[in-house]
Amino acid sequence: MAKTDTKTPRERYRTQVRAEVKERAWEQIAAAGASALSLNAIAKRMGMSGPALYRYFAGRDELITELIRDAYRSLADTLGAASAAGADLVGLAHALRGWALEDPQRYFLIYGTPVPGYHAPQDITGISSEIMATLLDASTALAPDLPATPFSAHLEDHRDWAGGHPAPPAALHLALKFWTRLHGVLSLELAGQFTGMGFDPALLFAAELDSLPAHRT
Amino acid sequence: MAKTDTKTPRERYRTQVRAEVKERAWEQIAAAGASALSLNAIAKRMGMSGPALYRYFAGRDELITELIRDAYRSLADTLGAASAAGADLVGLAHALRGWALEDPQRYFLIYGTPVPGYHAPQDITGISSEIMATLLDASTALAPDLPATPFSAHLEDHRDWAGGHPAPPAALHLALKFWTRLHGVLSLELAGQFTGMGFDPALLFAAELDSLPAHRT
DNA sequence: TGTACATCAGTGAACGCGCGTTCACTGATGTAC
DNA sequence: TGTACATCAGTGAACGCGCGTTCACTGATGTAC
Repeated sequence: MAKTDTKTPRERYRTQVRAEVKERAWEQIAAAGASALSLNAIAKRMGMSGPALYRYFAGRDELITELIRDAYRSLADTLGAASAAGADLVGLAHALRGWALEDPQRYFLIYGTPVPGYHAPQDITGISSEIMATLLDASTALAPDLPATPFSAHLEDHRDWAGGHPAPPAALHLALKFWTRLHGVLSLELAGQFTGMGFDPALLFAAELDSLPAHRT
Repeated sequence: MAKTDTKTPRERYRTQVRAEVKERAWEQIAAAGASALSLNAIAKRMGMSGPALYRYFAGRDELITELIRDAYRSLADTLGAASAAGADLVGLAHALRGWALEDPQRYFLIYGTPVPGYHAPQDITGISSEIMATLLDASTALAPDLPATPFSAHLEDHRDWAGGHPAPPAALHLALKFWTRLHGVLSLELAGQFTGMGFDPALLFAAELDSLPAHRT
């Protein structure tokens, strides 16, 4: 009915090249950090000239924004898939850790040191809420057993960030604890702060996971 | 007796200029992140030409290394002073938070996203151990009451990082929890991840502090 | 099926920029007699 | 106190580099009749 329900060869080619640009970009970020990302260097690695990339991206900023978006999307999908497969909070935690270890710099692109000027575009906030919703679902599933805490009382009055999610206050607190505690261990591990200390970071991660009250009782 | 026990005017001047260079460097880092630090820009702000700075620093790398060293030194001194003033773990936590809020980018220079290539010089490891020792002291003071945990058993066999500190295993675990949990909340807060969420980050920080078992009983 | 035209990928030259760093030099400050 | 010399801070020009980005152009691919 529509003229072309399927992609034309040119469209196919475009998306293919865009994908390769991003791949090379991730390689470069993994090798030298996000601040070292350069369009010209990517083009050179692809065997083409710098200006050619402007057919595919409006500029360096658009590429970076897209990479950030993809990173969020990937994490949201990973957690979403785990959740759909029946994972509880513990399962989500391991999915998160696996995802982070897969590409530390990708993790840091989302949760690492912010660039003072930069502000993420609107639609990324949406993916972020999606991730939070997955966390809140899993937290709520464990929360009924949990007693209220002083902080959860505060959260009851400040729950806008939950975006209307019907999680009880203790679950809100639990989701935040999940986020901050696992990020604490993970980010230090990925940053190499535990290197040479001797203990097993995986066990520390597991211990923090155990510490989440929901898993204690 | 010695020719000059006190500094000569030239030496005084040198250290003064070095200090100003660092000040401007911190301003620049605060404004645009550590990766944007430029010797030429610093020189311009000081009203002198770029090459002049090579009288004071061997190059950009040396300056950055020195800034990192100073950041560690500053944190170690802050925690050391709190400890000397009788602060317990809770006191140290507030000292840490205060120090971090004072200059978020300084915090991130130490604990933020690592640059894939960079390795800190030896003497910084020393300051790092000093910080850890302060933490272990305060943890040990609270630890006797603490039961052993599965992870503390693991730590008993991997305690080299404690540098011979006589902390009991539970205290080792407590010190690590202190580090990772507070870093988890702090780094997300400083990165602006809580912005717009509505709750008070200080209360979340306090809640995490309460969660450290030593403070529970 | 074949021709005329439009679309679009990619090139190479060019612009302006700021970077780190080196080098020969000037001029002021300190030191030795 | 004064002169001769050494030390050192800072300058300005220069080098080579890579960056993001614009622009006019070539050549291949797709589209319309």
